[in-house]
Amino acid sequence: MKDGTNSCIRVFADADHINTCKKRMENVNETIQVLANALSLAGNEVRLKILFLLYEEQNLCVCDLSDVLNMNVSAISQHLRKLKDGNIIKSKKTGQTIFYALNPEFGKLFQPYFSLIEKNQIDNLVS
Amino acid sequence: MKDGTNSCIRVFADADHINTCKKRMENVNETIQVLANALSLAGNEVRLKILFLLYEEQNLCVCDLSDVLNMNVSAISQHLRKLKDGNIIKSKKTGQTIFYALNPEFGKLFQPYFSLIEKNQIDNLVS
DNA sequence: GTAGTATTTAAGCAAATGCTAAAATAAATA
DNA sequence: TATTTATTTTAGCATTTGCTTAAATACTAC
Repeated sequence: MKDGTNSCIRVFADADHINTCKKRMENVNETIQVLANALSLAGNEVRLKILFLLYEEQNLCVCDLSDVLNMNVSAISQHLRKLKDGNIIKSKKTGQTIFYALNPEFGKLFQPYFSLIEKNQIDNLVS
Repeated sequence: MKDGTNSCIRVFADADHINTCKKRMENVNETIQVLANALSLAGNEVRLKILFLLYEEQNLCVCDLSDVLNMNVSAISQHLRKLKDGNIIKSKKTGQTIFYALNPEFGKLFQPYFSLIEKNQIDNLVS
C-alpha cells in the first residue's frame, strides 16, 4: 500500500499515462452513461426480442408482443415502459390500442445487431 | 379472455402473422440469447468503461483499471471475470501481472460504440 | 524459506431486476 | 350508463447484481 491508495507498485505503470486516461474518461463520462443505459436495456433477452420484433414489424401493441413471445401482458408492458423511459421506443395511440415503434436514432444504433439476428449469425459471436 | 390464453381480441391481429413471427423468433432464439448476454455485459457503466479503455490501450491489468477508474481492485477484478466468462476479453500473464485485452470478435462487435464514445457523440443518442 | 506484490475468490449485504397477481385507467360499444 | 376491451400500474416476492471486506492463491525477490 502506498500513500493511502490501494494502487499497485508496478514497473509499467506510468503516472502520466494513467492521468491522461483518467481525464479522457471524465470527458466521455456522460456518453458512456447514456450508452451503457441503452445497452443494458437491450441486454435483456425479452427486451432484445421486443426490439427485434419492432425492427421487423414496425408497429406492434403489447398484445401482439404478448402473443408472439408467449408472455404475460403485464410483464411485456413493464418492459415497454422501460424502453420508452429510455427513449428507445415511442408509442402512438390508435383507438384503444397503443402501438409501439423504434425511435429512429436507436434503430440506427442497434442496426448492426438486428441484421446479425436477421442473418442468425450466432457463429460470429461464439467463434 | 378467449380459450385459456390472456390474448386480446383485436381487429388487426392476424393469427397467421403472429405464428410466422413466433417461428422466426424460435429460429433466432440462440443468437438473441448470446447477443443479449454480450449487451448486458457491456450495458454496465463500469464494464463499458473497462471495455473502452481496453479498446484504447490494448493491454491493461486490474491495477491500471483500478487506478484510472478510481475503484477497488476487487470490484474491477470481478467485472473482468464476468467479461472473461462472457468471452468478451482474454487475459495473458506476464510475470505476476495479468494483462487483459479485448477479444477481436467482440472488439468488432462493439466498434461502432467505441468510436461513438471516442468522438463523444452523446448528442447522437439523446437527440 | 519469508516477505512483498498482484491478483482472485469467497462471504455478506443492500439495491436493482423481472415476474405474477390484482387493482386501476381509459376508450369503445351495447 | 354499464360492460367489454386494451393497457398500465401497484404491490409483493424471489433472484440477480455490484460492491466491500477479508481470506486465499501465485509469483518474485531477498
